[in-house]
Parts: sequence; C-alpha cells; structure tokens
Amino acid sequence: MERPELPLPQLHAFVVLAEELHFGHAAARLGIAQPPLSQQIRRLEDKVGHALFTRAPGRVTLTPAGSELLPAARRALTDLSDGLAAARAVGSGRAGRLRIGFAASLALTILPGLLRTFRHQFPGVHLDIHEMTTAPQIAALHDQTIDIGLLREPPTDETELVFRTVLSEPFVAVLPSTHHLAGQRAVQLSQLADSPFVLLPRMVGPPLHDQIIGLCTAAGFTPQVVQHAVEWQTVCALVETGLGVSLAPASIRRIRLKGVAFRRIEPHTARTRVAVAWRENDHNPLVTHLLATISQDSPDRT
Amino acid sequence: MERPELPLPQLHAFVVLAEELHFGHAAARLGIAQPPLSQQIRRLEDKVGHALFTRAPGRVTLTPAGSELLPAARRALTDLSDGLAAARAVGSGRAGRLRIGFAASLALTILPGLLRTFRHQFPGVHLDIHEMTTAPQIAALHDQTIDIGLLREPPTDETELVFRTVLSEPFVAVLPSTHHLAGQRAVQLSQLADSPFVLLPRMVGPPLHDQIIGLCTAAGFTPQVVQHAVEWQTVCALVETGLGVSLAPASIRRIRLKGVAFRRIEPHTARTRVAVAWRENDHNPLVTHLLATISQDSPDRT
DNA sequence: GCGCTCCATACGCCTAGAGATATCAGACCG
DNA sequence: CGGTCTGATATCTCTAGGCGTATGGAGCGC
Repeated sequence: MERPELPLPQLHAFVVLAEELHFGHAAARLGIAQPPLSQQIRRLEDKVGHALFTRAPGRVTLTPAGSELLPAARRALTDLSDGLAAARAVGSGRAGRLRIGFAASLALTILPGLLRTFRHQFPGVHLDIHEMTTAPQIAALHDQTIDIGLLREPPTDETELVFRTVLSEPFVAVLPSTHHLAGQRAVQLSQLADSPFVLLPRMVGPPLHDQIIGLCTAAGFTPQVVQHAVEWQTVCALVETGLGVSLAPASIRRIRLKGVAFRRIEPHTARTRVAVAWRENDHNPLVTHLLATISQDSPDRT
Repeated sequence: MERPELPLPQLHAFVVLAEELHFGHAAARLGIAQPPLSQQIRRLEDKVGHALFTRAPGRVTLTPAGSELLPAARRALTDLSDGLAAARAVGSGRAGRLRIGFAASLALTILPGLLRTFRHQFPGVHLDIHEMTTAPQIAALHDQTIDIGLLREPPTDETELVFRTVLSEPFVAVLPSTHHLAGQRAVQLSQLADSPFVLLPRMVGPPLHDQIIGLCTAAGFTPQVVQHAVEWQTVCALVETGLGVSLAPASIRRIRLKGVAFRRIEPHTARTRVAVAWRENDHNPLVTHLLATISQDSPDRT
C-alpha cells in the first residue's frame, strides 16, 4: 500500500463534473466558484498525467482515461462515506456486535426481557448469546470472547472485571413430590440432613457451590452429594426420579416438572445473587448501553 | 455525494497502523517520525468522533469503530491506486478499447498483418473490429461508433475527418474464365464495352463506384450494369456464373474462384486508394498508436 | 529503583491547495 | 458584428495539515 497520490477533494470535484459535464453547474453543486473547479480538475489531470475531460466550450466530455478513473473514484468516495457512517454508528453504539455469556438458569428469568428491551432500543446491534456456566464466562471475559457475562455469585478476587448485582433471590429446596417434606409449605434446612443431594459440580461455579455447602454447614450438616449435574434442568430431572434433593436459586421454579416440588427454606435469609460482569477497561459503548438497559429493565428486583 | 471528510493521508496512516499495531513500526513504514503519526491518527479520530485504537503502551488495538472503518479505508485506497494505474494505462495507450471499421475486401490484404502487429505492440488493448462499407464507416466515425475507418476512395468533402492513404492499387478486370478475353494477359478497357457488368451499388461507396464508371467513360463507353452485389466476394461469384464481368481493385485477386480470371487492364494508370480515416479532434492515444502501426507496417506499398 | 520502550504533547516551520476576484479567449447566435 | 455563454488564466489570501525536534509520562523488565 503506497502513499495516496490523489487528494479526495479533487476526486470529488472530478466525480461531480463527470456527472454534470458542465463546469458552471458542477461548481454550483460543489458550492464553489467556477475558476477553483477548473484548477481542481487541472491539478488532478496533472497528477494523473493525462487529460480526463475534453473541453470544447459547451461540450465537456470524459476522455477514455477519465472514464477509467471515474468508477474507481466513485467507489472510493462512497466507500469512505459509508465506512465513516458505519464507524460512527458503531462508535456511538447504534450498531455493532455484543457477545453475551449467560447462565442457563437465567434463560428462564431476566434474560428474555433484557434481550427484548435492548433489541428494541438498538435494533442495529447484533447480539451473540452464548449459554455458559460461571467459570467459563470469567475466562471468556478475560480473553475477550464475550463482552458481557450474566452469572451467579460473582467471585470477589477478580481484578480487571467489574460485577454488578442484577438480582438477588432466596434458595428453595428441590424435592421429589413423594418426599416426606413435600407436604410442608416451608422446610427447615436441617431437615434435609439425611437426604442425598444432587448438585452442580463445584467446577462450573465455585462461589455458588460453596454457598450452598455453607448453608448446609450452617444448618449443622454436610450434604451427601450422590450425583452431580451440569445444568439445573438436569438436577431437577434427577430429583424427580427420586435420586435425591437439592438446594437451588428460587428462579428455577420456572422449571415445571410434575414430580418435583419447590419449597421455601428456613432460615430464609440466604440469597444468591445474579450479577452482570464486564471488563473494567472495556469502553465499548454497547457494554454501557447494555448496563443501562439492565438498570432500567430490572431495577434490582428481588 | 457529499464533501469528503476524511483526508487520504490520514486514512493511509490509519490502515498502516492497523496492520502494524505499533506506532513506531507504522511510522517507519510510512517514512515519517512517530509524533506526526500520532497526530494523524488523532486528527482522524477527531473527525470520526470516536476512538479508533485503544492504546495501552505496547498493546495497540482496534476499537469496534476502527474495525468498522478499516475495510472501507482499505478498499478506498486500493480502488484509487488501481483506478489511477488503469487511467494512466488508458491515457498512455497501453490499455483500452479501439473500435475499427474496415471494408470487407481489406480482410484479405492489409488488415490481418495490421491487427497482428498492433496486438503484439499493445496486448492490453481490446480491438473491436466491424466489417462495414465506406459510407457507414463515415457515418460511424461521425457519431463516434468507431474510432478508425479503413476504406476505399475516401470522400474529399469531409471536414472533421482526416484520411491518409494506406495502399494504392491498380484495377483488374474480373472475367468468367469462359470469356473470350480471358485468354489475354491484359485487357483493353474498351474491349469490355459490350459485356454486361456486375458492380457494387453506388450507395456503399460512391467514390469508388464513380471512379469505375469514370474509367469506362474515359475508355469511351458506359457499362451496362445488369446486377449489383454488396460484397466483392459476391461480385466474383456472380461473374463466375457468367452473368457478366467486373472491374475491381487488384487485391481481390486473393479471392480464388475456379471459374474466374483476373486480368490486368490497359491503360494501367488508374489506381484505387485504400485510406485510414479518423476524427481530426480525436486525441485518443490508441488512434495515434494505430496510425503509427500502419505507417511502419505497410509503408505505402503499392 | 533505574532505565528502556512506547506513545502523547508541545511548539515551530513550511508547503500544498482550496478559495475568491478579475480578466481573457473562443464559440455560437441573432 | 457585438452579446452571451463557457471555460481557462492570473494573482492573491489564508489555513489546514504534514513533518520535524524536544520533551513528558506511563508501564515493564531487570
């Protein structure tokens, strides 16, 4: 790519003159006087090294060389004008691409409304939605694979990343409907001490896992985990088979399964937080826009 | 098409920096110092209205807006550079299109060599070859349908057009081989007075037609034209059938037909000229080149 | 902590070129 | 033959911007 030889203003003048084929009219369209236009064309011809127009008074015509240059000049000008507009649209956040990672359970709660609101406000923005658990989201944020993470129980030791709580919800006990506690409206946590547990593996979201274990510990027992499952959907399915019980964020009530009962637990204080995460140094306006959308869309509801 | 806002040098700097992602190296590739490059990018960003790069020392990256602008800028630059090269090629006559009209009879004589030589010298030039008689060539030259005409007996009353003789050749008598004059090596023109004639219609080339009639008149008779044919090829075929005789430029000897004899005529002085014609005000370099090729290729041979 | 790398800032210089006004020259027309 | 239209020339002004040198300041590695 060598140094550009043809100034754009001259090319612009060239294109307009090629359309008007009349120095006076072209100059008027350019908003300048006629002599400067003659100069522009002349300079351009000097640089090209050949005449671009034949001028017989009243009879301005493109030369073969001019005809050859015209489409290239036109393309270059429209490319630049379009590219500039596109860059501005992206820069101002009216267009572009935003990559979002989200925990599967959120697909049942805040995610649909959020996406709908955002798409409505920024129809030009393409959203890449990736379902992924907490730990991969953190990693993906770090290596710029996603721009926004929606996850549970954000880790506290992350530099470079910022977290903001979107939603705080209590835990519920997940019981097979045949379970002897399913008849109660609420369950004392300690009553689950003897039931086998189905949980997510610690790996997919250590903080949430630790919090659940901590709840049980605080209630005076260590849960007997007989089975791991990567998704809450699967956990519920396993509970339905009678394999065991579980503790889960309240929003998974949306998973409706015939043989599964969700029951409030006592004590009721423990809550799990859903947070939005992004890179602290990410100045992508779309990130800002999405954060704003979250604020207005789900104003810290419980 | 509105006024271009982004100066090309800045776009060039932008593209190079986007490739190098390093101010120092990019500046070196541009052949300038580093501070000016910083300024260029800064000015460009000011005009766009958004940052195009994120600069952490040692870690220069394109922003989304920058990524959006980059392909447009690259296209514009290559378009201009290619377009300029193409325009220069056309302007200097190394490329382009040349439209040539020629009389059918010339396809047997000067045309093949001429085209071969020209194509060899200017392989980038596309030649449009149209077979047409004299009068249509004149018209086509006037309304810019062809750029070069190769025709017989140029009219003398044409302004705006220039003619240069390429070839001058004598006339020959075209006789059926059964004709009683076919036994002679040469034919006195007056001996044809009683034979019916086959000729081209006057319309397709008035000067040549008038010259043939004039020859007969000078020999003391008015030819009895019993049949017209638009092509010499056809004239010869008709002569072969014994329909009549004809007078034709010597180069049609190349049309070899069993039943046709070509004989030198006396007096031997009358010659027909083949000329190249072009528009006087046509500055297309290809026209000049073709004229030069004709000069060197057929140096006024008889 | 020191130096190195890398980019930004701050002047200052200078040219290209974009613009205007005034004027000239050729073609065409009544 | 003069008026009009069209484009070219001449001359001047002004400024945007391209480039340089000198310097500042933030990370990063040893």
